[in-house]
Amino acid sequence: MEKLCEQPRTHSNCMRMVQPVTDALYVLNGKWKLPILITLQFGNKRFGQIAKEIPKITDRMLSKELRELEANELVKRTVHDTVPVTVEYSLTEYGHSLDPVFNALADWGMRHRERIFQAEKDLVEK
Amino acid sequence: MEKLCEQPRTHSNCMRMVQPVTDALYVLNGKWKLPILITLQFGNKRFGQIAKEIPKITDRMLSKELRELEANELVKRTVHDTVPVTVEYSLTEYGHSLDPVFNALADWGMRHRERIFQAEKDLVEK
DNA sequence: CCGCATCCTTATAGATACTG
DNA sequence: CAGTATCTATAAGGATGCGG
Repeated sequence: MEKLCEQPRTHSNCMRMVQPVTDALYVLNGKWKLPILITLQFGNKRFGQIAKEIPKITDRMLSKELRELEANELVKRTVHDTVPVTVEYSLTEYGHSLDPVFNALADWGMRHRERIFQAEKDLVEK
Repeated sequence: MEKLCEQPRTHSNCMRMVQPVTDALYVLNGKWKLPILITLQFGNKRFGQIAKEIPKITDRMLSKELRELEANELVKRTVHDTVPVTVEYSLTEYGHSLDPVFNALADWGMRHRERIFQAEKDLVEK
């Protein structure tokens, strides 16, 4: 498939690249979608486990965004008939197709960790 | 530098990968940040040009998010002393360091364009 | 017209308590 | 354990105005 990012940087190509990103954000939209998907990239998890691994997420938001991810077929929800009931979440194959995106993002976040929060430090110093 | 995405998928490595993404989202947080940055990836633009290339963005949101991106040093704002005044926006070198992330995201959006909106179609059909 | 700023409404996120 | 219900707080969006 054609790679727009390797095409000449014309105005027309710009418009054609913005749309795919807008489309992607349609399913990734939501404050906690990416952290949730990344924890699941590392293996199947139960509701409580995901909550523990994402700092500051609330049960309500985790529940809500998991249901949206499930509706978009990125995440699979499996109920185990135990007492008490346990629910396991996993990435679908489609969900795993996002791996390169998350790896690029995590790599960037790690490389620029300090600079990311520089603006806030600058504000505090003033 | 170490690449977490190539490390064993232990619980501990998961926690260490979620944090960089959370950090990255700290500066990318906001509905229009990515579309704005991508239009600027394709060259310097004026306010009105950016607005034209991002479907449905309002002037108010564009103005607000551009100022946040500028505060975070991802975008540079240059005022040209013309009549009427023109303002040019460009990516900083730091801003361009996000290129691999956007390319990965745009590539994914293009490959999965149809499936992204499948869930919505399913709902309408019911 | 361009690049915003202000006011107001709507949508989304968070806090807390509670249940099968 | 895995969520829901209710309420409050914050963020996004629309309409309009304004100086240059």
